[in-house]
Amino acid sequence: MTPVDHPRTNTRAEILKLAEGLFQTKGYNGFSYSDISSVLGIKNAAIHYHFPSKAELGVALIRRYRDLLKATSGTFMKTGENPRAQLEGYLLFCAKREQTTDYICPIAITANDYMTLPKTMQDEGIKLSRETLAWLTRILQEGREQGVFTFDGYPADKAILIQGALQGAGELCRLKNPGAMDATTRQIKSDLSV
Amino acid sequence: MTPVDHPRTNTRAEILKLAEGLFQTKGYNGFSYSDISSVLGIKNAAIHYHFPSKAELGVALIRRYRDLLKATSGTFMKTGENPRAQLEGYLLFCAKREQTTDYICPIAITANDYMTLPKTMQDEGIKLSRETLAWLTRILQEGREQGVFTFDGYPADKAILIQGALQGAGELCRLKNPGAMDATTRQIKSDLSV
DNA sequence: GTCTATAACGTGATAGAC
DNA sequence: GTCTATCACGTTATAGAC
Repeated sequence: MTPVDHPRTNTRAEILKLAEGLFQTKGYNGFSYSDISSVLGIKNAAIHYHFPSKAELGVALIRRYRDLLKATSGTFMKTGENPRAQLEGYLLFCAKREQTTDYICPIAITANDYMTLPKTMQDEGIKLSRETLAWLTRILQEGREQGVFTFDGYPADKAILIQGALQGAGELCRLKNPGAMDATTRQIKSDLSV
Repeated sequence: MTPVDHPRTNTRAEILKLAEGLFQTKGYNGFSYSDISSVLGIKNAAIHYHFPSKAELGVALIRRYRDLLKATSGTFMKTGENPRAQLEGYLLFCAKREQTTDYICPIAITANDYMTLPKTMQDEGIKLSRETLAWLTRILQEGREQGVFTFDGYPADKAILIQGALQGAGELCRLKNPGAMDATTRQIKSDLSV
């Protein structure tokens, strides 16, 4: 990786990258501009040039994750693919994220901090959760119609259960249940007779 | 309820009650001593007499919830009772909490804030999650042995899935999925053939 | 266009008044 | 024993230097 370069060139991207890690490990109220500027070797307030307010940085972070999910679903979570492969792709995506970075799902982060967030971030978090649930619901419905998943009840309910469980699993991992994510993905698949 | 009384008598209890709501809605980093003192009509620093540091207040808050769960399991979640009644008791406990207060599960709160918490609070959160998972695992195992629950795999995995899903459901409710908690409890029961 | 010096405020915590 | 005045620090944000 390139260290600090003079004159600085891609400061904005470096800020976003650092902030992403801070946001997903410590939450919106758990990090400050200083945490970023000190690492980058610039002054605290230089960040305000690229992101005039912390709220704008926060919105960019959630949108970044939305884009990542969208890009990811363009590959192994591709529409029209086998629903089973798509679901497994998402489960693997979540598990890998958790295992390699100890990051928590941005949906969970946003929800937990919700009451203290600026409205622009709240709305971005709502969009993220709706998109994810809509995608999951569709996969589950199609999968059941095609006979690759087995479950009772509404696909929308099952989607909420699965998405919530994935969020919760990341949280339980934090609390020294290191196998929580594996346990959850295993049980999700078992409960779908996959 | 009694308003502010002079001379103040049960300040400590009032602090705890207020802090509980603040903690479970805004997280550990989302509230300050001022949020409490202003409501109680005392000075910010008066709280430091009852709770010398915010960390001690935080530990008291998690312990308080642990005690609540313990007391609750002494009634409708009683050991030796029908596992089905016990599980339904816990599901109802979670649903009611969410619906009446919009509080998020302290396990989720603690996990999300984990990286920024003092060690004493981290350890308290770990105990809380372990107790809860141990209880759930036992209920599920006994219930399956007695033939009231139907599921494949390890009871410990199923416990993690259910607990995580309940945490996640509270979070999804925050993000304007108002039916998430009902959907989750419905699907949990359906997936246990209850 | 990019960043630094500085401000204005809120935080958790201490020392000491009653 | 209970609480108030005050502190030292970290926060986000602005004004203006280069």
